[in-house]
Amino acid sequence: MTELETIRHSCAHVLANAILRIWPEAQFAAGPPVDNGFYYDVDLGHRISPEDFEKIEKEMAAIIAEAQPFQREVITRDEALAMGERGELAGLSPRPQSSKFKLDIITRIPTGEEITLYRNGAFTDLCAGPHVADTSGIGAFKLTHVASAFYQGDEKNPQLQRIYGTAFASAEELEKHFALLEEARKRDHRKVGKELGLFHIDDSVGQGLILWTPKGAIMRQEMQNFISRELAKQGYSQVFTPHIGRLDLFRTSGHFPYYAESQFPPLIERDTMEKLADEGCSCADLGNRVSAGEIDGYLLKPMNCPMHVKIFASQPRSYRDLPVRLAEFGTVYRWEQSGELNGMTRVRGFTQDDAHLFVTEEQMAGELKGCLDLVKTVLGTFRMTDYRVRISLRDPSSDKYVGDPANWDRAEQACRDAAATLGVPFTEEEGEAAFYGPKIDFVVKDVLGREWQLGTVQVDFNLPVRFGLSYTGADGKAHVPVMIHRAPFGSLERFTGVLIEHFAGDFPVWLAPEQARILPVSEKVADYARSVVAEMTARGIRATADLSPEKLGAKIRLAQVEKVPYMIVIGPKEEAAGQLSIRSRQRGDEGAVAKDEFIQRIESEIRDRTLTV
RNA sequence: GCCGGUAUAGCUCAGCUGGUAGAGCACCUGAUUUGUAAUCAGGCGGUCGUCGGUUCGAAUCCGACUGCCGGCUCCA
Repeated sequence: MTELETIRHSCAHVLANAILRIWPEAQFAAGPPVDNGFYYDVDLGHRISPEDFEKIEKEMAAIIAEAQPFQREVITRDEALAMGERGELAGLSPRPQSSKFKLDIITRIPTGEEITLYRNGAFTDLCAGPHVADTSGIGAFKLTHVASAFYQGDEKNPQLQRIYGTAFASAEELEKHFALLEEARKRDHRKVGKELGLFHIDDSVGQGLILWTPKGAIMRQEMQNFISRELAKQGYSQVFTPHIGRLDLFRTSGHFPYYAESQFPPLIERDTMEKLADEGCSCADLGNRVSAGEIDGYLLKPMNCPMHVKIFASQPRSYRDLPVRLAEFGTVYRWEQSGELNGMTRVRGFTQDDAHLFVTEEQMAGELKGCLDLVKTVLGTFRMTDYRVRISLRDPSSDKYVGDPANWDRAEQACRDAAATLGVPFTEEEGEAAFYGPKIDFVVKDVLGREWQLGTVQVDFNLPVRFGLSYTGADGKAHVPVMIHRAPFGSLERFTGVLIEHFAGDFPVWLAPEQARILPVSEKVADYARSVVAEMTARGIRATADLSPEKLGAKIRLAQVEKVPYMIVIGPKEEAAGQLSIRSRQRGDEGAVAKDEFIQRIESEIRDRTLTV
């Protein structure tokens, strides 16, 4: 535990202590430190609400002021159980009710492991520690919110109230933390996306379904163009496939019905439905017969892979054709739980910048590296440099994985080797691989400190076998190709959401929906303004003119708020000299330059995808 | 899906203990012709999320539903 985590965990004890002073019957489960603070799970008849925080914090402050020393005590399992029965664990004294969660926790401690208590003042808790020397070691704290959580994280267990708080060594650090949270709130993609008119979610269209408005659509198109160009450089072929496919296709791939609960329900043909209705087939019956494969229908595709597999299989392949790299901006639909939906980052319909590579085993290592390079290039272009790489490997002791163990070893080693060439830290996590192969994920940190899994590269031994794919080798025999799935953005929706927060809506010129706005100081130069817009538009620059009767100050303010990267002030002086007065949104007034000089400059910034500082 | 919170004009929000709605911005109109972050005046705009209940009377109290927010669970 780090020093900060020790402070926070100690603060969790103080929280429990304070709650007991107010509600002596409270039962506590676990109170660990977490990323931005700590929590303690409590079972209590009274519903704790933020209005109670002041009262609780007052008790906590009193406990901290008392500088109660934390005392560690090793006890036997029997002693621990006896104390739990008397309700003394996470209590201030013996109580009529036993410490039920603590008793359960004791049963989970492996035999032979030391059982320890920590006491401060009247409060005793079953705890492995460590803690600060005394409660005054908690410099500054604040309760933040209350939520509910299942005991042990299991849906079948009772729900507890989870009280969240945070603590720091000093008040200054606490303030800094809240200032950062405030900044994060300002950048929230749901707020900024609405303000800038980038996307819209409409209840009558459906939860988790994104409507890309004209401005957002420009950004998406720019991102697609960017990726398309990178794909062309790396020898990919782009394809288009439909949004639905026959159930049998997804039965073969294994997606249906294995993942049925996270898919939109199947579409059954009208004739079939009518026939079944005549037979008096019930809904439950229908569901069963669809699952059993007796009835065919169509499925909104939850993945693009089977479609790409069919393109690969549509003609005979020789080893000379490999690798075959098929790319598509493919829209997929998944039934995410309603409580999981969140703006653009967690949705029910999304477009992956997907591709599938069909390669020989010898090509796998090189192709994996190529995929990682692509992801790295993409993230670098957006200066998203705060990321880590996670390699998910199989659990060698489990038999749930498909494919030859020797192939797995090779694939896992290829993942490691490829990741090592990136020059960023990577972790290996055993047992996290998909059943069909190992994968490499890029986990990017956003301004809130939340981690987002964006880019992903996965090796797949399974689908080629399920679909009976083959190519003719140099030996004239049929061989099974290896598939690589990869998506540098993950999904355009999620990536856009993260980008909005990353740039706080202040996008680089190449991505900005409106790149330049001409601000005439009066109507006298309206014609000049129109001609500048026409010239820039003709050269592929997204420019508009603000011809409203507002004063210049108001026009500038509006353009600043709407995050237009360049404001171009023109008046009689500029018109006479054929100049433009440039105001950068980020750098302010830059003075007058020749019209063509500015146009060339903005053109090169767009072409080079320059990131404004 | 579960727990809690929440829903008032296009947006941000006010409306105390029940007496049929208000501000700023946006929008429209007019005046102003403006030089680097808000010109002035007037106007339009809401069956207070939906349905039901309590009441002489509901934005306000109660219930259900829906959306959203914070978590939990989940993310092939």
